[in-house]
Parts: sequence; C-alpha cells; structure tokens
Amino acid sequence: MELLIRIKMNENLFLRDPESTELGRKIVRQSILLIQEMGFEDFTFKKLAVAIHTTEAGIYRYFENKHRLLVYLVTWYWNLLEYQVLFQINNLTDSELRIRKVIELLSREMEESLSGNDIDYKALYQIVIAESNKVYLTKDVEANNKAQLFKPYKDLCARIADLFTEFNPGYPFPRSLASTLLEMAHFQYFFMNHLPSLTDFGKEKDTTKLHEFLEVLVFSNIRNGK
Amino acid sequence: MELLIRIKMNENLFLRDPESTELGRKIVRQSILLIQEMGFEDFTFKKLAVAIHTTEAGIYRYFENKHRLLVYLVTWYWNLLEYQVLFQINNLTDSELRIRKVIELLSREMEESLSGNDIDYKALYQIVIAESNKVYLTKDVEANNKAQLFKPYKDLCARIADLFTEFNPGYPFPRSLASTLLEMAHFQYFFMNHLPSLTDFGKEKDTTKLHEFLEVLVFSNIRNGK
DNA sequence: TTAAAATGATAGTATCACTATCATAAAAAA
DNA sequence: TTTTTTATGATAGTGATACTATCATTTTAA
Repeated sequence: MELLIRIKMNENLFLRDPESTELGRKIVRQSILLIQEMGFEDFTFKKLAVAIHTTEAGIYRYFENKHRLLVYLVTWYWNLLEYQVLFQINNLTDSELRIRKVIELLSREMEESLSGNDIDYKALYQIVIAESNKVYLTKDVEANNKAQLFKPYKDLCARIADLFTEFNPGYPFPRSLASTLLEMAHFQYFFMNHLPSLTDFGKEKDTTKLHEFLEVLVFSNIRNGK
Repeated sequence: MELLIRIKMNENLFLRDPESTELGRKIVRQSILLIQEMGFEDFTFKKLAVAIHTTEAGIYRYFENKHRLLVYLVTWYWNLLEYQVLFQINNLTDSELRIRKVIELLSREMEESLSGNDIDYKALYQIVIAESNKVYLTKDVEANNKAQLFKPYKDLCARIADLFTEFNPGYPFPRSLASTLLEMAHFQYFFMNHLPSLTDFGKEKDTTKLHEFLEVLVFSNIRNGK
C-alpha cells in the first residue's frame, strides 16, 4: 500500500502554495538539501535559484524570504510528526507504552517509506535539529505566533502533555515537560555529535543512550508523586 | 566593598582586546543594548558604529564579525555565571542546597552590584536567553569548539554535573541533565514570555513556577534510584 | 621627544535581499 | 479550439550588508 499524506499548511507561510506546482515542489525539495548542506545562514535564494535553474524572482513568488521558507519546512516536519504520533499511538492502550513510543519517534529519523513526494527526510531531520529554534528565536515571535505559524509545534506539545497527564494527572508541569522533551531530543542529539562533553553519550553516534536519557528524564518526573 | 571582577577571555574571540581601550568597552556596552533591542539578525556593525560615533572599520578592528561579538558576549556571561556559582556555593555544605542555589542563579538576572564596568546585565541576560543558541547552532561548531570558544559553557556544565554526581553518584546522566537544565532555564523563560502555551506558567511574568519546574525536573531525576 | 599604537575618514567591492517590468509559455475556461 | 488566465523566464535595478584597504591624525607609551 502506498499512502500519500497531504498536510494542509498554514497559508501565511507562503505567497503561493509550493505543493501546487512543479517549481514549488522543487523549491522545497532542493532547499532542504541546500540548507542541510551549508547551514541556514549561508543559504541564499540566489544559490537555490541556480540549483534548480530558475531565478531569485521565481522563488520570491513562493516565499516571502528565507526565514519563512525555514518556518515552512520545520512546520511541515512538526505536522508530520504529530500525525505519526497519533497514528502510532492509536493502537496502544497502556499510557506508559504510548509515551515510550513518542520518545522513540522523536529521537530518530522518519521512515522514508511514507514519502511519495521525494523529500529527503534525513536531511529535513538534520535541519530540524540544527535550525528549528531559529524559527522562533527572533524579534517577531509574537507576530508570527499570532499568524499561527507555530501552531503545529504547539499542538504536538499539547498532545504529548496530554499523554503525561493521562499517565499521572497529578503531575503539575505537563506542558513544560513536553517542550523540554521536544527540545532536548534534538539538543542532546546535536550535542552528542558536536559538543559531546555536554552529554554522557560519548561520541558514539548511537542514539540508544540518548533515548534512555530521555526516558529517564520523562518518567522520573511524571512518576514522581504518583 | 567594591570588587571588580576581571574575566580573562579567550583570545580567539577578538582581534584586539575590547577591555583594553575605551572604544573597545564602548563596543561591548553598546552592542549589548542594541542586540537586545533589535535582535541579533537586525543588528549590524554599521548601526553600532553610528551609535558610538565611530566607523564600521573601527569595530572590525576589535571583532572579526558580529557572530564573534555575540560569542564574546555570551561567553562572558557564562564565565561570570560560573564564577557566581563557585562563589555562592562555596559556603554551602549540603549538596541539595548547592543545587538549589545554582537553579536560582540560573533563573534570574544577575545583580547589578557586581558591575564596575557599567554593563547592562539585564539586557545581557535577555540576549543569552534569546540568542545564545545561535552561538553554536552553525556549520562551524566544530571549528569554533576546537578554538575553545565554548569552553566556559562546557566548564559550567561540567561543574553543575559534578554537583549532581555529588548528590547521587549513581545517577547515570549528570552532564546531559546539566545541559538540559542550562538550556531549559532559558527556553522555558522565553516560552513563558512569548509562547506561553508551551509551558504551565501562564503568562504571569513570575519566575516562581519556572523555578519550581526546574527543581522538580532536576531532583526527580537525581533522586531516582538513590 | 620620539616612536608606536589606536583612531578617524573615506572609498571601494562582492553579495544579499528584495522589487519591478515585460515577454513568453503553459494550463484552464470559454 | 480559441481565448483568457496564470505561471515562468529573463533581465535590471536598488539599497543594505559584510567586509577590506588606505592614509592622515591623534593618543599613548617608551
């Protein structure tokens, strides 16, 4: 079975829907590769334009600027992840197992299988790890927040928080713990690979220990006072 | 008693020591105000130059580029914070109290008193919260890490990790928990103010609950399996 | 007092982030 | 099928950014 997941994106993210045309899809596909390769600050619309044989103006018809494009990419990822969480958790009744499943989904790349569009998920995952914070760490957070740009992230966070509450209704900080889990899944991965002394995982590019850390982090908290 | 703390900064951070001249000190002082006010991406050397009545070239004699200047500022903060931790903890024997003290230091602005140089600590604290991650979330982390630019951050992290180990030698992830604490002290503060639904603190600009969250976060973990 | 170091003033270059215009090609509506 | 709309390509241009270079002048230190 091939199933195509179509995620409805917030219209404030683009000027023209990139999923609606071939050029738009190329912009998205190629920008993922370029941003991952050269980092967000070195990435420019000019370079992207050259890579897909169009012009800067062509790209500006789809995205207002490169920051919006980044938000688009990251948001798309959060949306897909929430979908995955929902789907994978659906058949689990035990709330501990549900939480374990979420942690697992968070700490590894997505399966290629659910593509259809040929997006490089591994590259996108790397972008989320290294660049996703830049999406909201700006002076116009509030404005962007009002424009609902961060809704997918907040929804995912809320969903995870609900799992914590389901596990232990008495735990007082489900949302903060959820955002901590989301951020740390990525930060610790980044640290492991680039600043290993900030972690206890050595430089084994193995996520087992990271995974274990996250589980201990979460369960120590929500078991507390149960 | 007026005591002046002089922090020895890594020489890779600047081209000419900004503490050695009046212009250098002006660059540091004013850049803190400007970055805080307009955000790092909108901040430019040109604007800074105008503000302190010098020229771009003048600033480039001190700092290679604005990223290095940001690293300088953030690093300076980490250095000072480690000093504060050391100083404040010195007279405490109980390791639980020591950890509590650290959390307290992390989750509020520094006291103006220890200035001497008239640096705006509140502004600097805001910069650390909103911009400090940008210091290492770049493609040249590894190079910058080799140049020891992140040493103060890593040292602080190691010191906090040691406190955790002192409290419970059996806890397996002291460093990761320390980096989690450091990052989350700032992230949760940022979320509370700008994306409150990611936290459980409402939009009360009150750090009490945040503080409590961090304590629960840490102690749930290191008490675990003691 | 002289030499060295720091600053100011000015200019210049390549790239970036964007906007505008107009002709053409492709797709959708008539 | 023809007409009309919509998307693309090609080119140009503007102002800002991120630098580097030069040289005269002022300040500081030997």
